[in-house]
Amino acid sequence: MDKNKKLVLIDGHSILNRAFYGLPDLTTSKGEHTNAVLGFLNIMFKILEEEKPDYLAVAFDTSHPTFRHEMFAEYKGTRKGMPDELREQVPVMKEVLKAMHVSVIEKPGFEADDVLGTLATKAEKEGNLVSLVSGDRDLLQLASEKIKIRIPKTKRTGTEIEDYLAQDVLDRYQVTPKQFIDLKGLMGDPSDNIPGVPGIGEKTAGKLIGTYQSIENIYEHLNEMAPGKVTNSLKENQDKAFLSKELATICTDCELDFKMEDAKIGNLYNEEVYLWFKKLEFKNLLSKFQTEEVTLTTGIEEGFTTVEDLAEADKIFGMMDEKVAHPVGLHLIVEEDSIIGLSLCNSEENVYYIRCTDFITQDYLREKANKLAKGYLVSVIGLKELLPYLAFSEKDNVFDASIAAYLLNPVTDTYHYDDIARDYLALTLPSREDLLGKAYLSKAAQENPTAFLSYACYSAYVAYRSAERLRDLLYRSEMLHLFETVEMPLIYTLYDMEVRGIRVDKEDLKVYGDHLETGILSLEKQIYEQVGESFNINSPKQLGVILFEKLRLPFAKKTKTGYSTSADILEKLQSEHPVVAMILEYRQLTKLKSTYADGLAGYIREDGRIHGRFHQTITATGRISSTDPNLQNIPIRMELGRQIRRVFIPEEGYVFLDADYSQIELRVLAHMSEDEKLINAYKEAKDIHRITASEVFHTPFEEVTPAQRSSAKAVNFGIVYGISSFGLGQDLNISRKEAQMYIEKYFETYPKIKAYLDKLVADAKEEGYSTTLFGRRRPIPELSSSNFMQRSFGERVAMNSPIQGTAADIIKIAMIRVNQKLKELKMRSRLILQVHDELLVETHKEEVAEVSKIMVEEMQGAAELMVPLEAEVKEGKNWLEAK
DNA sequence: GGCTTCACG
DNA sequence: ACGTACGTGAAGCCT
Repeated sequence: MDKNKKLVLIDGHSILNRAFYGLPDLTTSKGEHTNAVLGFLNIMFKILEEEKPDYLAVAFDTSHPTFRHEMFAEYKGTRKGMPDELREQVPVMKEVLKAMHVSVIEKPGFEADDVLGTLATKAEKEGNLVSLVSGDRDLLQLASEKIKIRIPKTKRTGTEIEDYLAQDVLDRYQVTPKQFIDLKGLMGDPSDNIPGVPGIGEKTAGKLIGTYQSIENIYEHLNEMAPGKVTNSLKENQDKAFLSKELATICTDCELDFKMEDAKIGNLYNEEVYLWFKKLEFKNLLSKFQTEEVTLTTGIEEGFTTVEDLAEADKIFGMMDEKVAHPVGLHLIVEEDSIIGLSLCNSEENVYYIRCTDFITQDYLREKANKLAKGYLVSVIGLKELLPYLAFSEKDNVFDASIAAYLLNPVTDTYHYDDIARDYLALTLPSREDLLGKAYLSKAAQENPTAFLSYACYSAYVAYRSAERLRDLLYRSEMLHLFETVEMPLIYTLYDMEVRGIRVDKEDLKVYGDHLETGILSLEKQIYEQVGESFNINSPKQLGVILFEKLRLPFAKKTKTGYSTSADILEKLQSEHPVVAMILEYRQLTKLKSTYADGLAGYIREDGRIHGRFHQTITATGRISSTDPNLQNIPIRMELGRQIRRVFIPEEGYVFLDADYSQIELRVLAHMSEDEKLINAYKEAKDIHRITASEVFHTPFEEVTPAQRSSAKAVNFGIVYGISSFGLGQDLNISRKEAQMYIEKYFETYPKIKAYLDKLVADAKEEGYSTTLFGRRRPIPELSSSNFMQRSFGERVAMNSPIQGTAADIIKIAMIRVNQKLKELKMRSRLILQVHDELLVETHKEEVAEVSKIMVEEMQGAAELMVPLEAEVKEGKNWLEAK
C-alpha cells in the first residue's frame, strides 16, 4: 500500500447490530426484513462521502461472539441471541457488499476485532490514515494519531458519528487507548465473557489506572496500597486480572493473508448493486445511481418505436386486432387534460408509442382504443386515471394490472409499471422519476426523447406482459372472483363518484369559517391572559413548556420529543387549571377552521362541487380511502363540528338519501364466528351493546345503566380491533386489570368468539396472511417477529383484518350494485359518496321512494350472512339532516 | 420529511 | 419489564 492513503475499516456485525436496533422494523413488500442492511449502508455511505477513502474493507466474525451468552440466556428460558429478523439479513449484507466489490473479510479462528486491529496497525505503520468504524467502544484501545475510531449513533435526526483519535480518548475517559485494556481487564465485561476482578467497577478501575497506569504496575505496588476490600480482591484474583487483560486485548499482529490492494474501492454503483437495491426496495438509495440510470437499460427498449404517421397508426391498430389470444397492453400519455400520445403492446417486439399529431387526433386515438376494448382483452395500469379520456365500461374486456397487484399484495404503497415489473416479471425498470425527473412530459419529450419513449412504452409493455401472470396468480390464490366481480367493476363506480362530486354551499362555508375565527380569536386572548404571556398554542412543544413547566401541572407524560399535550391527557388536567379547557376548545376550533372550513373551500370547483378522489389500492384491509380532500372524515361526533355537514347540499330538485349499515362489523363477526348467542341476539333485533352489558355485568337486561351499556359498547369495539386489555383500559380510562376482567366476562358470554379469534391468529400464523369472507388476503409478517410488541400487533391485525376487510368487501358489492341499478333504470339519482359503512345518494325528488328501496335492498342483500344485514336510510336537504 | 394531533369509520 | 387498541388523511410545527 502506498503512503498517505486513507483506509476505512468497518466492524461488520457491530454496525449491522447498531443499525438493526436503531431503525424500525422495515420490510420489503414480500416481508423480508431490511432495516439492518439499510442502516449499515446509510452509515457506510455517510462515511465514504465524508472521507473519500482509497481503501475499504468490512470484517465479520465467523461465529457470533455472544454465543456463550446466548446459551446462558436459553437456559434461563428467554432467547436473547441474535433475533431471526437480524440473522436473515447477515448473508444479504455480505452479498450486497460483494456486489459493490467491497472487500469482506471473514477468517475462521479470528474475531473481527483482531482482524481490524491487525489491518489498522499495519496500515498505520506504512504511513496511512485509518478510520475504524464500529459500535463497540472496545476498539477505542486501537486509537492513535493516525487511527481514528468512529462510533455511529442512529438518532431521530439521522446518523451522528463520534470520533476518537488518541487524544479524544484521553479527553473523554482520562485514560490512554492502551490503558483502556487495563481498565476493561479490571472491570470485566459480561457481554464479552471477560470476568474482571470482583468488586471492581467503573469508578474503582478508573481510579486505579489513573494512579498506576497498568495492571502490571498495580500488582508491583500492591503491598503499598491501603488494606481494604479492593486490595484484598486484587490479591485474591491476580490470575483473573491478567487473564482478563489478555482477553480484552485486541490482537494487532495476527497472521493474515490479506492484500491491501484487494480493498481498493472500485465502482460501488454498478448494475448488480442497482438490482439489489431494487430488490430490497431501497428507494432512497437508488438515487445514487442517477448518473448511470439512463444507460441502465434491459434491452427491451430497442423494440420501442415512435409512430407519427396516420397510415402507420392505422396499420398498428389493425395488427393489435389480429392476435386475439393475448392481451393488448395500452397506456395513455396525458398532459393538462389532453392526450399527447398512446402506447400499445401485443408482443415483446411490438411496442409502439403513437404520438398525437395534426392527423393523429385525440378523437382518433380514443375511438381506436375504445374499439379495441370491445373485442379483445386490454390490459392497463391504473384504469381509473385513464377513464376521463376513454369510454371503457364494465362491459368491456379490460384488465387493470395495478388492481391485480394490489390484491396480491395490498401492503405496498405504489403499483406503477416499475413495481409490477419488479414483483411479477423479475424485471428492473427505471421509474418515471428515474427517467424524466420531475419535468413536464412535453418538455421531457423534447429534451430527452429516448428516455421519454422508454417511459411512454413501459406501461403498455408491462401491462401486456404481466396480465396473464397476474391473472394466474389471482386464480391460484382464489382471488380471481373477487377481482372480476368486485374490484374491476368498482373502478367504474369510483370513477363515476369522482366525476359527480358533491355540491357545497360556498357562502355557508364562509359564514361557518368566520364564526370559528371569532371564537378562535377570543379564546386566544383568554388563553394568553390566563397564562400571562403569548405563545404559539399550536406548537405542542411550546404548549408543553407552558403547561408543565410554567404552570407546573401534574401528570406530565413524555413523548419522544417533549411533553405530550394530546386531548386525553389534557382532559385529565381540566380540573387543575381553567386554561386547559380553553386550550381544548381552541384546538377543536382551529382544527375545524384549517382542515375543514378553509381546507374544503380550496377544493370547490367552478361547478360549485368538490370532486374528491377515491383510492382503491391504499389500505391493507380492502377499504377505500379518500383524498383531495378526505371526504371520509368530515366531523360528526361533536356538535360544533357536525354543523359543517350543513354546507354539503344536493342539486336543486334533489335531496340526499344517506344509508348506513347498523354495526356491520359485529354482524360479520357473528356470522364468521358462528356464535349462537350473538347470532340470536341479532336475529331478535336486540340492542347488542345492552345485551353485552347485561351479560358482562350480570345485570338484568332492563336494569342496565347507560354507563354499563357504554362500557359494553367499548368492549364490542375492542373485540373488532383485536382486543387488548391495555387498549380497552386506555379507552375506558380504567385499569388494565379491570379491562382484563371485562374481556374475560365477554369471552364467557360469547365462547365461540374467543375460539374464532384464536383460530384467526393461528391460521394467519400458519399461512402468513389473513383472509376475508370473500377471499381477500392481507399478509401479516409481524406474526413471526421475535419482538413481543411486533408480534402482538400482528395478532391484533390477524383478528381485525378479516372483520374490517369482510365489511369492506360487502359495502363494495353494495355500492357497485346501487350505482349500476340507478344507471340501468336511467334514474337521475346518483351515488356520490362512500364512508366505509355509509352510502350517500344525491336523489331526485321524484325518485326518493324508489332509490330508498334500492339502497336498502342492495345494501342488505350484498351478502347472505347468518344474521340479517341492516341498512337504515335517512332523507335530508343537507348531509347533516340525512344523518 | 418526521412528529404530533385530531377528524372519521 | 416492556408499552398498544384496527383502518385512514390533513394540517401545523420544527429540524
